[in-house]
Amino acid sequence: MPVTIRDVARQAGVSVKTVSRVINGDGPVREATRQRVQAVIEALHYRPNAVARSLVTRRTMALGLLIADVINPFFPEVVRGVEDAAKVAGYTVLLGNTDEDPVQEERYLALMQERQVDGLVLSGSRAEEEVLRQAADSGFWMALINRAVHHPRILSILVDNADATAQATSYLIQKGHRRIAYLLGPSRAEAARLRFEGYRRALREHGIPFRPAYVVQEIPRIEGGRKAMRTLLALPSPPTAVVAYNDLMAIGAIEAVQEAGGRVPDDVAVIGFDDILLAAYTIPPLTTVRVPKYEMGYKAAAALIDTIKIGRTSPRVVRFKGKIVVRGSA
Amino acid sequence: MPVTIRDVARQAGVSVKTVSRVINGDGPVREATRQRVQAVIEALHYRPNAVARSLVTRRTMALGLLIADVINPFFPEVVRGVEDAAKVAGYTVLLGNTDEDPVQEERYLALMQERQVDGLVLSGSRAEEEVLRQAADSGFWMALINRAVHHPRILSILVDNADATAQATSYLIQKGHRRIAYLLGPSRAEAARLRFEGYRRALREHGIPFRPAYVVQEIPRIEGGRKAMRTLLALPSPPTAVVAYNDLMAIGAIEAVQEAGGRVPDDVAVIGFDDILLAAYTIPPLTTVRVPKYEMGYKAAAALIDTIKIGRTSPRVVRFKGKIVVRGSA
DNA sequence: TCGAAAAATGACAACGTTGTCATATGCCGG
DNA sequence: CCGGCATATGACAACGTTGTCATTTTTCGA
Repeated sequence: MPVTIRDVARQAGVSVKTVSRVINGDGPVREATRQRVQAVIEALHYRPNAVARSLVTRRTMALGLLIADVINPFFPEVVRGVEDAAKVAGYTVLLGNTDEDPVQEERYLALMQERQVDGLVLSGSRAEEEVLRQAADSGFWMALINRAVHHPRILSILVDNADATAQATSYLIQKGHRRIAYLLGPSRAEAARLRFEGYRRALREHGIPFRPAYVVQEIPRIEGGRKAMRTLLALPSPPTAVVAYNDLMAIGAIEAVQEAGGRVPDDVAVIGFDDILLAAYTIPPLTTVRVPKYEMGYKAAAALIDTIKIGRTSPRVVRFKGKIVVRGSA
Repeated sequence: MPVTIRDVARQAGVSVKTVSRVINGDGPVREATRQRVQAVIEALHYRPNAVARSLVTRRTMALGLLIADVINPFFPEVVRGVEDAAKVAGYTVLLGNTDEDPVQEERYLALMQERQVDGLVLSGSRAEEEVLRQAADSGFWMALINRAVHHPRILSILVDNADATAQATSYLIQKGHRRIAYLLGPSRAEAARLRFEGYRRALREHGIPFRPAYVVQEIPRIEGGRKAMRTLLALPSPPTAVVAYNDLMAIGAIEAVQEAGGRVPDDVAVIGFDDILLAAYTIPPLTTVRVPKYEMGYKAAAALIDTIKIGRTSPRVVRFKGKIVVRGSA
């Protein structure tokens, strides 16, 4: 029922191959022929079938994009960056939410392979390194956002998690804080590990002893931050400042302080990470580390597409810088 | 280079058709054969090529999802709802951002048709009705969120925009407000028209004269709301309350009032629409109309998939109810 | 005006899978 | 141990496009 290239060919009195040439603008075609074919294409409202095309060219012009959860305010900007870069290069994006669940991530990875996407962007990846490596070995091109895996077919887009967190921590120390706690993120996340390292490094560099009781791990959401902060406030000598894995936890922490009758930043200073939209609107507005989310998404997709084109990763790691945004919470 | 069904067949000593039967679990296969084939599939890490499959079955098991902009906090929940419903039914989602631009929307519409998606969900659609109708005529199944188009292949998922806005307006009137302004959204959006109607209806029902000067149209973002509110504040007799097309404009309005040295809700009460995440965290927290965004996305995709399956829309319109969430701004 | 080279066009196979239909195999009752 | 029937399997075409290579047509110089 739908119009095929064959219909166009018949109607225009040429071979299908000639129609193909007109559509793709390759191979020589006499101008008169081209116009005749073009006219038929428009008359019949013919649209080439991308599925058939992909089967023979072995390219789908599609990118997979796996993120933890679109509703998490960190990801929409990443998604948009990926989408924009993809669009510029003529690629389409297949989206999947993995909920930071390695099982779901693996399932999607397999799905994307079946669907023959030309490359895959992962943000918030929690799969075993071995799984990613295996997919890459089987010929899959990947770009990881905020995760590093060394492999000839894997590209990493990173922020300086450790440095930025160290700076944030140092900022608090310079403000006179000595009892500084850390709200730890998901241990599976490489970014969580690195940020925590930055926190410890800053303490060490300023000669402040590390106190394990000042580190609380929770889910990286508002509720998690609230819960973690309650734990900290119950300590015999509670912290006067808190560095959080991300903004959501930081916001939860602020809420917990205020619930307990304390004031931010007077009683407890709070500093977040990511600079999500919400961060500018809390009470007080959140001091945080701005991460170039859109840019990272854009770069991930753009670099991935280049990589696919030339057939090798180059460069293999792209680093972005986080930047402290001082607002009211610290 | 990649493993095909042929490789599996050869290795297992059966025909490709038998392998196909094993994979899809259709047609009779002797248990012994099934196990042998299954073993080879696993040994070779064979993954069926979805592109080839789609070509012959004429179904891609993919849904297109066109939204205005993922970064706009209204859409992530919709996206997640669509994704979840799609996943349950074995569908994959192709995402596109249209930026409320009819040209981009049409371009994506064509792209999605080329890619042979089985159906399309549109949220924030701004294309000419004729364009949508034409796509539907050519056999395309669609679900529109917050837009109604009467066509046998088009499904509409709506909120009671007019009623909910009328309620919100009435709420302000009951609070004693008489000078109530309206921040109008994009005139291309059907939702904008309906909400505005609700505002006017409420005024009418309470015998409050409609004043054109109290209606300001701007882009539906924070900046737009700020700008619109500034205009209103410059009026000789500025409003004491404002109903906004959406939360972003409402937040902008709050900012403008505060910038001008006024207080919300004492000097100007503000009420929004959508209940985005941000709404709960502004100062003061925003009173607004909660729209079941996730549910609407889920329902859109689920109903669309049902529709595709049975080959006809049933029902053709699904209505959701908005609900006033009273917080601090009104 | 002719021949050779260049340009334009077309026939056919291939991409990897499933649908259709024919054939082979296994099973069961007598 | 055989016929008949159900079950299991396979051969081949088809999906709609592009790649390869052969063939036809045009162009142009001598």
